[in-house]
Amino acid sequence: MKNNTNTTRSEDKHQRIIKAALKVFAKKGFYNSKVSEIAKEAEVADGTIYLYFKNKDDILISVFETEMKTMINNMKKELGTSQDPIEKVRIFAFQHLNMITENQEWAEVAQVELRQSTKFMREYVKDHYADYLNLFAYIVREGQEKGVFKEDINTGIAKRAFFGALDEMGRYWVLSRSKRYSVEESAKQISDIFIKGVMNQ
Amino acid sequence: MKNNTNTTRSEDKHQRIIKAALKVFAKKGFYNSKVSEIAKEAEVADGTIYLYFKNKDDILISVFETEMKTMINNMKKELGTSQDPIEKVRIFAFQHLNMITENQEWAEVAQVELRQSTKFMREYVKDHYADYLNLFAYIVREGQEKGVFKEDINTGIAKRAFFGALDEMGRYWVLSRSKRYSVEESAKQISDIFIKGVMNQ
Amino acid sequence: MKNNTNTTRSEDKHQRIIKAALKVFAKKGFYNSKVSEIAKEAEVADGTIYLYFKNKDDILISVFETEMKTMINNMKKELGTSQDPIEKVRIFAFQHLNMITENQEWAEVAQVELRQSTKFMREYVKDHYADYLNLFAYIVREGQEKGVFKEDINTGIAKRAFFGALDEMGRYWVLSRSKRYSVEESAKQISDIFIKGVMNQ
Amino acid sequence: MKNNTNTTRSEDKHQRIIKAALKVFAKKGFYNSKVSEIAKEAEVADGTIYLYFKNKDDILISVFETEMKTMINNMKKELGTSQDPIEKVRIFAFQHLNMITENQEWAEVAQVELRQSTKFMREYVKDHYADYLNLFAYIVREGQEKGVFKEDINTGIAKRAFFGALDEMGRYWVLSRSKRYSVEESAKQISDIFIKGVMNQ
DNA sequence: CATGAATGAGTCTTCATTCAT
DNA sequence: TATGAATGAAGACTCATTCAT
Repeated sequence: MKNNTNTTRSEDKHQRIIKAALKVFAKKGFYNSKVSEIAKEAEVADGTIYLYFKNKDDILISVFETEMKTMINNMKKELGTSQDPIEKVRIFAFQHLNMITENQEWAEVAQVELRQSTKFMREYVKDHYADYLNLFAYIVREGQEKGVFKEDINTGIAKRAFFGALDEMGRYWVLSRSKRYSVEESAKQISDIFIKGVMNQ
Repeated sequence: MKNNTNTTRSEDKHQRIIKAALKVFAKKGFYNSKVSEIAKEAEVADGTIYLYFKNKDDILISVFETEMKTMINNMKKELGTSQDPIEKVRIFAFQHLNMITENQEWAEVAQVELRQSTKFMREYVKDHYADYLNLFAYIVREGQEKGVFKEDINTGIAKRAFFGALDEMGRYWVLSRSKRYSVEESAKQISDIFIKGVMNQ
Repeated sequence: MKNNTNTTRSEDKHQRIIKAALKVFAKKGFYNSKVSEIAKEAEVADGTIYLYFKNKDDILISVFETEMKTMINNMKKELGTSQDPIEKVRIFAFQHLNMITENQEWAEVAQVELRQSTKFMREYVKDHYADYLNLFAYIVREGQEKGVFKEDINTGIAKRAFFGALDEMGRYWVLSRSKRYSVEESAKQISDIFIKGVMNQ
Repeated sequence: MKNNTNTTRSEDKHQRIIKAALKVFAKKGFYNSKVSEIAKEAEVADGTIYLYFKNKDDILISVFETEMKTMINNMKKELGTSQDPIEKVRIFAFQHLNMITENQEWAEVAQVELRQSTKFMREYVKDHYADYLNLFAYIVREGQEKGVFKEDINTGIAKRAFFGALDEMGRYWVLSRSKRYSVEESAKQISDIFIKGVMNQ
């Protein structure tokens, strides 16, 4: 009766396929991944994929939405631990970079695959990214309201700039497979520059 | 004399194909572009492509190298107009964003296609990007040497952060096709934050 | 008592599937019909189909045999109402054309699907069609014996010719979905021509 | 310079594929024929098929149109040899049955495949068949105008009846692979019945 | 150098059939 | 008997690349 783990077969497979797809996409890239590879990785038959997903694109979309939700929820939770805008900036930076290094597969896919998506994919990507970026926009606005951040900072630009700064570090780690610059140091430098850059005085 | 136009026929076609490829890649994406489409756009026969390029990947590499060289040269020229590190930061920001909006096709390809490149492509991309990023690293180091920028700024992180901040704006314009936030304003905001963020005092 | 309705559950389902299959085949054609569609139409599970039929071909065969038996029985009953060969020719014509227009679904399948049957299907089709055609051959022979039809009429040819003449009208109705030429008029014209054509003098 | 035979490569292949398709369709049926089988039979690569035909359906349509045109032209030529409606009826019967036995492959396809065609195929089939059937309708009308055939014969019904009568014989030969009833005898019986059936007096 | 017809390997997707429950 | 999730074989079609002219 402890049916907490009573996920149906279906949910199991759905998750298994998404997980397998993430792995395969990260390794080979979307266009070079075969559906049959994903099936093999998920230990299901090729046809089974199509019981859970409309087509190959749909798998990518699902991977994206699943991971993006986790990302947003985790970030919200972390940001909830502080009331200080300055502290929140540091948390955002660390959390984002940390996520990238801890979930290399997703980072790889997010950095690489989602950006070359076809037109209709863009819609999915855009909206979820917007949600994520706005978590940071709120911090900036909050800082402005509290009078710690300069009024003339445009949040629309600032959120993209800060996110871009972090993300480029992630891209560096992902693409070069380098381990130079620790998460801690990178997060500190970037948030320090930003905070000093936007603070009143 | 008149040697300006003394490019051989071959060079003509080579360029024509690269130009056509840039256009097609920008519109459809690398994997959804057909070699025959590029050939048509370049007004050559399909087979002719293979007299100038080893394969489809090779076309993308050539497009990349051609555009990247132009990008680097233009940036160098612009940066040469000033001696002041602070001014140079502003120039870099404006020049990069301006390039993105003025060469939409290339921006589209750079933002999107190059990042989903296969393993061997990464090498090409990495090296050229490094050259470009280092143009900015020099500025930071120069600023530190002149004592205007803080010593504890890590140039390896700073160059990526600044470039990433700019590039994310470009990605926004490319992906969302939005025209919000002018080049001037975006460049000013981002360089202002950065400059204030890294300056001594 | 009340044994009329004493069909077992099984027989119910068997019939339900055949009926559903007829409907689906008529609408989509055999090769474009999915077993799952038939199951849905019959309101049974996909797997249930295979408790009653060996495979998809077997369903078509069953549909065919079921309908063909009905067709033959009905025709026999109608022909039994007369002793006159000439009258029987008219009855056959009217009854056949009437059946086609009243059982459009079956007509569609009979006209179209059964003729593209695979080798082994042909056997089933051939034998049952032979039974049906022979109902007409009897009429002709009877007419010859009674001296009203010419002796030199080859019944093997005549039965096919007459049936073909009628059937082509049916095909026209089915394929063109036209309503031109009423059943009555068509039956009259075709039987008139045939009767005059085969009568002594 | 005797370039009569100077058909281009293309025309050669186009014809070769059609011929091969006719053979394969006749043997296996449309749905059981693989494009690769047709390619093999035509001695071209699979992909080559798609240089000449949009898809598998398109091959069937082309086969149909090619053969149907030949059929109509041949029939016209034969009918042109006589001025007598009665004689023309006999010619039509003989020519049609003869065609069926001489071009078994086409007969097989025409009898079987074309009738199970999908909706859009029906259009093609209907129009060409109409042309063919009308060749016979003209004969009947001509007979009526000359006063040899009864005025009250409906040509719309008569043409279908006569064609259907002949075609059913063809179907018999095709489906049963029987050789009973010669072309001559069948043609004679069927046209005799019809002529006697529709003649004035 | 240039052409473009021909190639054929490669992959997504469908769907009849099975089988554990 | 009944279910329907799972299977996996099969095939139409695409498109990068070649090569005879």
